[in-house]
Amino acid sequence: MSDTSERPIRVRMAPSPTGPLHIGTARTSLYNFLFARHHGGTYVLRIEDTDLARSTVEQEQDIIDNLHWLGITWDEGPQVARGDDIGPFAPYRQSMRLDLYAAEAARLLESGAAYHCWCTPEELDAVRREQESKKEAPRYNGRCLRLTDADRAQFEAEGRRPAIRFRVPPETIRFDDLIRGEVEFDNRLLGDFVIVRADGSPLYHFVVVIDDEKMAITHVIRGEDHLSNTPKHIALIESLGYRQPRFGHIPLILNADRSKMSKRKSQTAITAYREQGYLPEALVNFLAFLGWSPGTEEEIFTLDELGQRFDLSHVHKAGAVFDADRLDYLNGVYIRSLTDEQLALRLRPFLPETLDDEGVLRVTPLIKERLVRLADATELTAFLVESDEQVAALYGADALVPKGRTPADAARALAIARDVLTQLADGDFAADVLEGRCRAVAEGLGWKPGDFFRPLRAAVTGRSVSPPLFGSMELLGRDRVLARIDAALGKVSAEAQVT
RNA sequence: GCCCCCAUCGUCUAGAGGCCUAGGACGCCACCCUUUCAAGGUGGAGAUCACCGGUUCGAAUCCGGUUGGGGGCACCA
Repeated sequence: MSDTSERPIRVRMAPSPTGPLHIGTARTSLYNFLFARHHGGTYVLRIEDTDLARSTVEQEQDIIDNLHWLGITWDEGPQVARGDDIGPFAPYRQSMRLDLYAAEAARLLESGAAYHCWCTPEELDAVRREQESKKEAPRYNGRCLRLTDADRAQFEAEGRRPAIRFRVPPETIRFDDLIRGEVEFDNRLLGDFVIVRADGSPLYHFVVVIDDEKMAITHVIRGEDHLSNTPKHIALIESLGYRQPRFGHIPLILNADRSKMSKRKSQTAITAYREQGYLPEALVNFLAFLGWSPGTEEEIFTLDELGQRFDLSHVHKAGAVFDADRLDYLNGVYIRSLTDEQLALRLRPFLPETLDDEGVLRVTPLIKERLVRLADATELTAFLVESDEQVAALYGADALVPKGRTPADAARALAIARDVLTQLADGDFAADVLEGRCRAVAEGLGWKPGDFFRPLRAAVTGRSVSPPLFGSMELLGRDRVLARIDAALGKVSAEAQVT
């Protein structure tokens, strides 16, 4: 039945621009991409924009941009939204292939495999509700199949436009799924479904089958949510006289409650992850392992390595919960694996423009180990761009007083630190020198270093948690550090007066 | 309701009849390192392999059933 063995391997991803690139679509795209890479096949991108009402160019652009961002590239298909399509089967946008679908619909009509249906949405709705109330399967009752010529003439006269329904052959469909093995389905349970709307636009189940044939797709790798739709597609393939591709249904990505991952319960837009500073390498690595593993205990892979290792036989059957904690961990791993120069480049968009490139490169090593997402850099480096007044407003006098000490003690400590730092030459205002001097101050005071560093950190950064203190001070520069210590001194002195 | 698919630590997974008194990773806990937070190191808790029956000398692995979960049944894709 299927003749894929002799045909060169061709797979496709078929996103619908009815929303931004979805995590699930990205993962399905990745699996197709890896499959093509692994077998030296051709990878096609086809835009499924038959739902004109919900499709937009912006969303198409989002899909293309983010696929590129992930490193997923295709051999055929649109390279940019509304741009020129590349490949022998162009165009690759369904909205530009309408004549083809119309011709195939006409063929089906002519052979009697499809028929016109004049039922209105309201009528269909009424039938469906009645079936549901009687606990019957909600499917088309075949009314328009039994119409007389007079009935048809009557509808025409009323100005009603017919949709086209596929007459589902009463047969049992069997196919050998690449991932699930033998699957059997009785198509008698199916109602005749609409393949062309009353307005003449074709529907998904119809166009997907036509395009997969015309684009010579040999392997259809898609989400498990399409498993139950496959018998429809096979019936259509047979009626149209097409070659049957191999089907492989990959497990779904799930919300924490194990339902199909949705916008409602999870963050599903790739753009959102990108904006938060997830690295495409991390996302790809993470997504690849949602439903697949190389069969070993290795778990960090580049896209190229995944292409070498990926095979359908190791794809799981059960759905996989999207574990954000694990993604965070992987993102950290990838961030830390970058050189400072590489990281600085990626950090640039997440840091204020007032920080110059030199500044970005200098903070990078200070925050590298602390980043889960690139966007975390904003908060981690805020103390650098905030004014001395803003920093001072972030903490109270109590943050300057170590346990067991009085505000007066704290004031004395800060005053000493101020003097010591003032004496430092500009060239000596460096992390290691600063640390040495500050330790000496603590020692002279008879304080534990930590008890002295804590207030100093509050004064300098306004926070109890910050990048390494002395590196931060070096970056800030002597003048600003001294100004902040002065502000702290004012605060704690006022406190000392009160008490 | 009907049909289809699925089932190993909380999560992602290793496992393809004896290598499994079930391995790794994330998360969690403890300790170490340490100027905070991280990162790193070490150790720990955590799965009677959903349940019941069968096949077999032997089953997490094969078969059947049960239960549970998910998906599909649109003039959405």
